[in-house]
Amino acid sequence: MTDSVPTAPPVPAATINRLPLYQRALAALDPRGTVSSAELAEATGVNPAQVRKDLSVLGLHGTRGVGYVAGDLLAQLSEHTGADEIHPLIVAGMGNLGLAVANHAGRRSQGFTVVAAFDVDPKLIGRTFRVGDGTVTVSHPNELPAIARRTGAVLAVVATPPAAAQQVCDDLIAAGITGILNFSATPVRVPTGVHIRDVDLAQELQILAYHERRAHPGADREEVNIR
Amino acid sequence: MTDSVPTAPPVPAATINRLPLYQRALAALDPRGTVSSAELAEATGVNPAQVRKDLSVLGLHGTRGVGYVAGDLLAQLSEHTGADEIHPLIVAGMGNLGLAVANHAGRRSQGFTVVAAFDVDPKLIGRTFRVGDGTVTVSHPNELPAIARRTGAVLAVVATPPAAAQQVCDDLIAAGITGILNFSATPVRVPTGVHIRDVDLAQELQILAYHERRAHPGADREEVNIR
DNA sequence: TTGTGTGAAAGTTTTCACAGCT
DNA sequence: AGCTGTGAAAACTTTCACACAA
Repeated sequence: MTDSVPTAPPVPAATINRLPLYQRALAALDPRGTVSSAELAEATGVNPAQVRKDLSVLGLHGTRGVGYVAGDLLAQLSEHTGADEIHPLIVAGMGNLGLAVANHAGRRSQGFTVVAAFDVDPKLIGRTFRVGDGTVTVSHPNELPAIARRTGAVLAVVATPPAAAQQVCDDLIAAGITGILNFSATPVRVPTGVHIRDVDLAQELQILAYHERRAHPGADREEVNIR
Repeated sequence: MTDSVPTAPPVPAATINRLPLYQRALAALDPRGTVSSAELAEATGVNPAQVRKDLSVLGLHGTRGVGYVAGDLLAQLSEHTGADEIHPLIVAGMGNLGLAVANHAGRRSQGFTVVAAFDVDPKLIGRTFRVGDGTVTVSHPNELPAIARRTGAVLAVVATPPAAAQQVCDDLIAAGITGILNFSATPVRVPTGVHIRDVDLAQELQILAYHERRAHPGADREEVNIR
């Protein structure tokens, strides 16, 4: 299924996930100056050797004894990740969360612009929101195919209630979307070739809560009775 | 630094991160019925062997040839993760995103309740919002120490602008917070003993965008000139 | 027969440590 | 002297495969 192109990507998934971190750190630096892997590590919370390995895997090299040229490195990274372009983004579900995400991530400075928003709520359809550095008007989902085609968007944010998420994702995929950021608190099945990332706010908190319970076992009145 | 208690936790981090997944899947089932690891796997997108190993590591066992009793398993899992209690939650930064997160995750059914919200914006201070299944009134940050002490909260959500994030986290930690869910688009340094999880919406999108670029190299008008 | 429990293999990711440019 | 580039080791995670209990 993954053999459509001759060279399979040898870039480790873990590396890919860190690239945006490096980009942000680099963006805060003087493009003309140099950065060492140690400095990048400090700014991102990553191990210095990891930084060097990540960049090295992408074919991005620094100068021994000196470091990397911040501006050059950022440009090369951006080209790799696609951060050198503005990606059109569709938002499905314009409740509180959908709006916040649209507003937060849908800025050109981040590399994204919200080109369409959908919701089934009649009170929302037709309303125009300021999101990021532009505006969107909420459309009915039955306009999705036409709008998706017209805008050429391949990325979408799903912020619907859990019950609707699978259907919404299916519709998005049918309309040509191939990358979905899923905020509905439910895992969704997608066909091969479509990328999905689940972000579940409650889950993140639950993970934190777990650690707190470990760290402060007696904090609650329940007696800890590990035998 | 981690040797405060005799037995260091032998539960792999990867396992911990999956526990909320299992909990959600189990909650949707008849508590009296049985589930097989295969069914749990199907519902969560995890490999069946992984499911068994995860549960086994926690000392949670099923019956061979039958499976696990859904209700029992959920109860035991919940006790482990702390999902059997309602955790008080503080929200710092009540913009769009802070409000959405508060509203989304701050429900008792999820195991959390928002006990306080802070913002520096004078227009927000004093306002009362419906969040989750309750309400909060936004306070000025200088009330943080008192409120934190009174509520006993140890978990906080940070949804401030990046520039304020480090200071806000420092203040939260000084007030006794030991677990932070950080939505500000910047990494924050915390002392040992404090857990932090970074959720960066733009970063998630950028990771998706990376994959799209790999999958559909010619989609943009820019000529791909990999030498 | 069905589905758990788990050693052992395979794969992935992180970290170390040091040779080699500048 | 300083910092990259990278093999090799260590740590962690996933997956396999099969004995074994119900």
